[in-house]
Order: sequence, then C-alpha cells, then structure tokens
Amino acid sequence: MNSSPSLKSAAVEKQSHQSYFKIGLSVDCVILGYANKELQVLVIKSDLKEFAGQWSLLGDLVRPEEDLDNASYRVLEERTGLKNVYLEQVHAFGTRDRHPSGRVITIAYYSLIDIQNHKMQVNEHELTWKPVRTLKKMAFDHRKILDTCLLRLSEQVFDKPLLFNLLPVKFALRDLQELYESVLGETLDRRNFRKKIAVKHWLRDTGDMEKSVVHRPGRLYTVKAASK
Amino acid sequence: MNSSPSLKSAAVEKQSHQSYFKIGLSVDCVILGYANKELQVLVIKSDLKEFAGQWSLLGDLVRPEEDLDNASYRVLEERTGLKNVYLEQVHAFGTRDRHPSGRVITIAYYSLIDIQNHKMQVNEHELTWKPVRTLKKMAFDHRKILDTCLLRLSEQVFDKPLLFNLLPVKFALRDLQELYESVLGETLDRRNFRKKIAVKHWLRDTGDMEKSVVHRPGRLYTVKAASK
DNA sequence: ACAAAAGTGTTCAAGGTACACCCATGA
DNA sequence: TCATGGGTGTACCTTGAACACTTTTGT
Repeated sequence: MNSSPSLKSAAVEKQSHQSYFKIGLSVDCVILGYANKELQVLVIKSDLKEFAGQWSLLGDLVRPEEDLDNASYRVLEERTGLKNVYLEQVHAFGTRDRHPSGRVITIAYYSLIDIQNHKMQVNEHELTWKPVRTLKKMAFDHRKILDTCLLRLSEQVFDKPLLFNLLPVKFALRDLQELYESVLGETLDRRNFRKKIAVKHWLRDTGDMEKSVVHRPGRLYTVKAASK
Repeated sequence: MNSSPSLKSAAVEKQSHQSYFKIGLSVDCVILGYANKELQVLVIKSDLKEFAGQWSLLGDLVRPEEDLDNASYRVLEERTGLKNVYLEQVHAFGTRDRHPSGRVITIAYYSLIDIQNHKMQVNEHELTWKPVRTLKKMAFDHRKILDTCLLRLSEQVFDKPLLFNLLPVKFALRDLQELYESVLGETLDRRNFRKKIAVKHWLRDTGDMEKSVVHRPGRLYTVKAASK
C-alpha cells in the first residue's frame, strides 16, 4: 500500500461532510461499458487512506434538494458527460461498518453506456475503465455492489433491450452475441441466439454491411428503441 | 378529514427528529398476511396532520448504530412480536417531496407472516390489517411502495417457496391455490397448479386430512423448508 | 485455393395449457 | 340423494436445445 500524502484519512473526510451525518446517504453508480470483448466498469482510485491503491465505484453524497434518481444521473453526467443513458436502481447497501468515515448507506445504480461515445479523459484523475473480470478487490463493499448489479443485469437481458446501450449505433449480430456471452458468462449457439433475438423485434436492418473484415461481412443492425 | 388535536404537524415532527436531518433515512415494511381469502397488509393510522385519516405502512427512522436490514427486522418485531420471518429489501424511494416533514428517503421491505400466529393487539393504537384491495389512498407514497412490493412478490412466487409463510403450518392444496390466485390476480387451473407445485418438491404430506368441511376433505400438507 | 466467419432449418425434449370425470364427505 | 369440492391424466402447443452445411469475402 503506497499512501501518498494527499490521501484523506477517514477521520478527515468525516469532518468535511459533517453536516450530512448522523447517517450519510450516497449513491454509487456501476457504469458499464464494453471494449475488447469484455465488460468494463468505470472506476476511480479511492481517495481514502484505508483503501489506498484500491478501485472504487463512482458515487457521491446525495444533496438535500435532489431526488435519489437525480443524484445518480448527476454523478453519471459529471463523470462521463453523458445524459439520457440507461440507469436503474438496484439495491441499498447499509451495513454499519461499510464505510470507515462513519455511517453511510448507499443506493446502488447501474448504467450502460457506449464506451466509444464518452468524451471523458480516462486515466486522468485516476479515472479509468477496468475489465470487470480483473477487479478482484475493490474499496468499501464495491465488489459486492458490482456483483449485485451484474447479476441483475444478466437476469434482464432477454426481457428488455438493454445491452444495445453498450454497443455503437450499428453493430453485427456477432458483436451482439459476444456481448451477451460476456454478460451471461456462457457461450451461446449462434442459430438459437439469432432466432431468440429475432422474435423480440428489437432490431432493424440498416442495409449496411461490415467493412474491412477478413471474412464474409455481416449485416449491420440498429436497435429500434433501446431502453433509456 | 378529522384532525384530532393530538396529531403532530409535519413541522413539529421535524423538530423532534432534528438530529437525523439534513436527510432522514427510514425503513418501511410492507407486512403481508392472508385472511378471508384476501391478502392483507398491516397498517397504522398516520400521525401526521397532512395525512390525517389515511393509512400508513409501518416504518421507522434507521438508528445510527444499526444495519439497514436490522432496522426493518426491528420494526417488524416491535409491531408483530415475530422474529425470524421472511423479509426482503425491494427498493429505495427518495423523491424530494415524498415526506412533508422534510427530506426523508426510505428503504422498502416486504415481509410475509402467518396472520393467526402474531400476538399483537390489532385495532389498538390504530394498528390493523386491511385488505390490500381496499386501500385506495395511503399516506405518503405508501400505496406506490405497496404496489412495488406486491409486484416483486408476484414475480417470485413460483421460484421460491414464499407464500407458505402466509399460511398455517398445515394447509390444503386448495388453500394454497387460492392464495396464489390472490397474489397473481388470476385464476389457475386446479390440475395444472397441482402439477406445477408437485415438481418443486416443496411440500410434505402430513398424513392428516381437513376436518369439519362440508365436502370431501383434502389432504393437509406442510412445507419442507420455507424461505426465511 | 484457403481461411474465416456469415447465414440458415430440422428434430427432439420439456414445459405449459386446455379440458372432464369419478370420489368422499356432510347435510 | 344431493351439493360440494377432492383428486387425477391426456392431447396439444410452444419453447428451448442440439446440431452441419453452404456462402461470401480477403489474402
């Protein structure tokens, strides 16, 4: 653990948010993207001494004048510059000892964005995308929060057109299938997958084809109306 | 609206809980029972002037030293005397204007109990069971909270052995079917229902039969292991 | 011509739905 | 003997799973 001098201790952080206690209320956003054929989550280096070197989800205290949902939209927009993205509340986490600064309960949300389409300077401010798979340990109970959101997501992907939010506007069915496989953690039969998606009527054929692929190009589709 | 002199106004209530603000944090429990072939929910007359005469769910502010889940177990035990019952977190409700006393966000839980088996004096302290169907308007956003919990429940009843928590230890399949019909809001075919339950292997035949019924008595079953 | 992925249909098993008759009990 | 609900099986349909060959493109 390399603890730089600029890291705040939990005690100091508690001072600066004094007005929100006795019980602090925060939102944490599991912001998911898809790159290199893997699910990625947007994380930041923890600024707490207790979690020096560990990655943390993006969150903030809820302001007294804002709705819960608005707070998570705000966090999302501040960090990615994106509005109007899919965001869903998942669970409230509130064990006593989950935050070293004192009593903070957090409402977890997850959000799905097109990683290409967000302008934020990644790797500045120690904000970065990390493959979900590689994050073994995270600050606070954030790995548990992440798992809870991933489970919720996987339960919904065949009921609602969610995963399209992670892809560019135009995509091939193979891209979509690989994404489903990442999220579900299992391989899928190509013919069965295509039939299963077809009967949902979520997609529109753009008429375009893949370019510059070293094999037969696939058709490019776009989603009729993704969930926001 | 008959507003008795003992009702607190929101302003007064805010004073008495001053230490918890800026943002207050509560839990609300949708405590469900089953009687007269209807789902019932345990409610109390609102003590706020703004909601005089309206029914309210059972809730309380979360204490600084208790886990979120513990807070809802505490509310449940204080109101029903029951421990060890099924309790599940459903959703956090946090719009700015949901509470007239100021900013209070609440975490909603639902719980399933055997209504015969709870000792609480109902109709004292204006605490009572009301059929879910008859509660058109409730205090705060409590009708919305109730609906959210009922929806969650109905989505789960064939996946987990939940509804048995609402019945006595021994019950006939007809009782069970009527309960399922109440929760799902639709009638079910008797033969198909019995097959569907049979393949779950949730039940054990007690060897006993119904008594004092005016028709052929049904077998009494008990659940092998209900979810707690 | 070869490598690589696109695109496509059929068969089988399992689960869900619709539906009707005889049985046991109390009045 | 009648009214009431208990208890059961079969046929059909829908859905999901397994599985292989031809086509198109770039190199």
